Amino acid sequence: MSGEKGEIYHHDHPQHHLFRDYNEFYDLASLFSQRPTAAANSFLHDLPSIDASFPTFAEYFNTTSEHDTVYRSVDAPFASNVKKEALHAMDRVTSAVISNNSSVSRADSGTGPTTPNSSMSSSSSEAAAMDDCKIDGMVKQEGDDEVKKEATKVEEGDKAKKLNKPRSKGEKRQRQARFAFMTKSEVDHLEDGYRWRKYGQKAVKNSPYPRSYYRCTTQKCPVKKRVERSYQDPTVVITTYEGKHTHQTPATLRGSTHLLAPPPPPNLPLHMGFHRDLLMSHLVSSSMATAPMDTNPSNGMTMPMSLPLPPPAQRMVSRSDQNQLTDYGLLQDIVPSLINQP
DNA sequence: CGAGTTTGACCTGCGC
DNA sequence: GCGCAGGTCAAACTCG
Repeated sequence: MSGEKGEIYHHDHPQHHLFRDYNEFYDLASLFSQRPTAAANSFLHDLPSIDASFPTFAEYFNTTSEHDTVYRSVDAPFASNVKKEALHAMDRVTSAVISNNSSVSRADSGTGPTTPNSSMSSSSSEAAAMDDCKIDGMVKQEGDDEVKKEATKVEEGDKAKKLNKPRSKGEKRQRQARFAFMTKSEVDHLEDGYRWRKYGQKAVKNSPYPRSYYRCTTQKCPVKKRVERSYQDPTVVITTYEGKHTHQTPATLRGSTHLLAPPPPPNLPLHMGFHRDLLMSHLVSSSMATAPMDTNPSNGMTMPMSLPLPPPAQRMVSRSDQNQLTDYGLLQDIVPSLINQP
């Protein structure tokens, strides 16, 4: 991984015009240790048009409303069932991708969910579907029994894990925000800048591929992630993050020094570490929205499954605003490698 | 030897 | 009540 930086941050790249934030695109790719070289270039070539209406990362984060949304999505204690349901709609998205022809089966079974989300057969439709359950007040799932079920399940799972440590009566563990996304990769466990320890693996029903469970190795960091491969498309890895990092990217990255994040600015919450995972996926999606999903089976492209884009009107931000944002330090934390450029 | 992985056992809730 | 599935634990194991 180290030593790729020169390739990744080639400012004079002839394709620079394709992306307003071409280098950012590369950064995102590199966050997952997916060398964005030939494969990525080919992908870039395939993109028909990425015009100015696409938000740059800075633009995205400078969009106040969306920014707030992102924050709240993680900060807010998800006490209400509505929010839990919303969060677990993400799980459902994951399930939808995992289960073959999910859109068909769900739609056909008349007992399926009745929300717009019930039909998800591709990443793009999922992204669209997620527009109906924004990460923050995401919702509108009150009538979705399946989503409720999912929420309950996860709650139970948390209880279950306290095998020999019974929780005091009434104690209810707060559900953490979850974020699932798909990544085209031959590698199951993608490097994302954090160190993970595998603590379990389970066979997944109706899938030949097992699901792996990882925990962040940093002490007291509650973040977990599940990694599984879509059996419909084995080249797709589905990663689900849960929780928020309570620390910065560890300095002991395995050969991914360029991913190291600088110390957070005083006004930036530590948990933005989580947002980086979450947002980089989202942001990549904004650039990939028009790209075919299987452009390159081995290029490690990430296809987020949630986090809707703000309306175009909200995305428009001036360049000066971007600069302000950069100074603000937010972007650095989310895409730390950006500011590590020479 | 420490850190990480593997894997069988275990717990819990749900559906039948 | 039973079986199933998801999630987690923890001992044994591997690796650098």
